[in-house]
Amino acid sequence: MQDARDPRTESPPNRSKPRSRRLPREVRERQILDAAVQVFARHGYHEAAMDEISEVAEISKPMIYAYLGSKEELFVACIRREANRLIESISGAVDADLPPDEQLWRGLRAFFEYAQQNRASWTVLHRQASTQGPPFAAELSAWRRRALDLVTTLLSRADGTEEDRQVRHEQMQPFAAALVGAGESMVDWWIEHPEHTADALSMRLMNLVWMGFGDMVQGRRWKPD
Amino acid sequence: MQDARDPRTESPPNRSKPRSRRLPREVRERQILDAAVQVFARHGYHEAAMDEISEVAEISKPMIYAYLGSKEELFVACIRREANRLIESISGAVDADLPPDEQLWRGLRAFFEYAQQNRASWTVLHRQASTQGPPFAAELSAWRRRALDLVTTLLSRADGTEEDRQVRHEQMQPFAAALVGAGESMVDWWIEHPEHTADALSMRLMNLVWMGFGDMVQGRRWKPD
DNA sequence: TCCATTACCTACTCGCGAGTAAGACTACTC
DNA sequence: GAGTAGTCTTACTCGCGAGTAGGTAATGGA
Repeated sequence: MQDARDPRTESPPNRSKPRSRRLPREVRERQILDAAVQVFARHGYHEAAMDEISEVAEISKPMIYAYLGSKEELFVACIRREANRLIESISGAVDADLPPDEQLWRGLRAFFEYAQQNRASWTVLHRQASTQGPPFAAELSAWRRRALDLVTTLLSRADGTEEDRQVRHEQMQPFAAALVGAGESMVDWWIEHPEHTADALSMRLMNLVWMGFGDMVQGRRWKPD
Repeated sequence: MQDARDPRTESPPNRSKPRSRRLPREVRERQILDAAVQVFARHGYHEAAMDEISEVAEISKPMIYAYLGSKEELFVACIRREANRLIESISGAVDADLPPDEQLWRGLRAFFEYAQQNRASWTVLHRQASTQGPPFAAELSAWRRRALDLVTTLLSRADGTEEDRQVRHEQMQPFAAALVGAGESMVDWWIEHPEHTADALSMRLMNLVWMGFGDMVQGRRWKPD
């Protein structure tokens, strides 16, 4: 079944693809990861087709397998890279010498700004990653733990005394979880109300949480009945 | 290719399946939906195989298609049913004549209790449903809007005057989103720390949110610098 | 200039799972 | 007990998408 693809007989046809050719591996890997994050964010893990990723990355499918391995490994690589970027953004914005409320304020602002400027990245971390099964659970709980730890540490710096910091660190966990979740939901809400700024959002969350938090630290409690 | 399933020659073999047979449609539909919620919660929409659902429901696959339609329609039916159950649980626990803090307290407790007692249902609503594309977006945003509205209304009852309720209702939205998200995240945290009770969780969230909320209503604000 | 290496591609295979065809069994009604 | 309406099953088809076989072309060193 001799086909017509013999270079001598039909070589010069589609000069239509000036696809940048022969780039070093590093660059290609970045392109692939960028594309994968976009596509995973749009469709979720299972709906995302490797063919689409290869199109967006402007490279052919086997290259993806050669460089990043299976679809699963590719997804894990995405999560890992984006989680690092986000956590670095936040912890880079927080200066441990500042007063605690200022720290929290800056952390929140960095978070909202990241979510705004890296929508796809945030979607993958928030919506897509947490949905999938065991293969990604490890990666996910690792990143979630890091995020929670960042916030918990931040919160437990909020009040003076030093010695029982470890205990307080424990007690802070549910509050940290609540704060993180509140931020995540506000981002969802933000997407439908983009007229607000990152500053305004952070301010609102500070007002809601920090004030109540301050009350608690001072021993004021709400009780039923 | 005469096979061996001629009733006259090989009829009485596997009496091993006392699968309840010939039940009314209503009952079957409930079984199917129950099974589907379980399986969707475990694997997510795309990983869930209709074959597995049919096994769990103890019925054959074509029946699912006959009664509930395509996989997509089945998923929508699950979301709709479970969303109704949850919202009814919450609004059933809230009595509009109670003081606002008591209302919020009861609503939160009802929410945490529902999440605890209907883990699969909650997982489908929280994790799986929000992940998928356009087909479910309508259903999802409808249920999310209802939930947000419930909370927003509850919050905007918190402060006295009547006339500007509509305006306040608007302004409350991001706070309601934050509160809902905080609750969702606390449930996630709860799953890994099941030694706590629904009461304790609700109390913590009340303390965090209600106190700060009270401060805000009274005009106290947090400001940077 | 020839060889080795690495980047890169087209065109496949192959399994899995959504959806269906075709009919069997049961329980009513008259 | 014959007809009919609704329940229920086995055993398929068929497309989609993950992963691959096998080859081409550019680069760099001898």
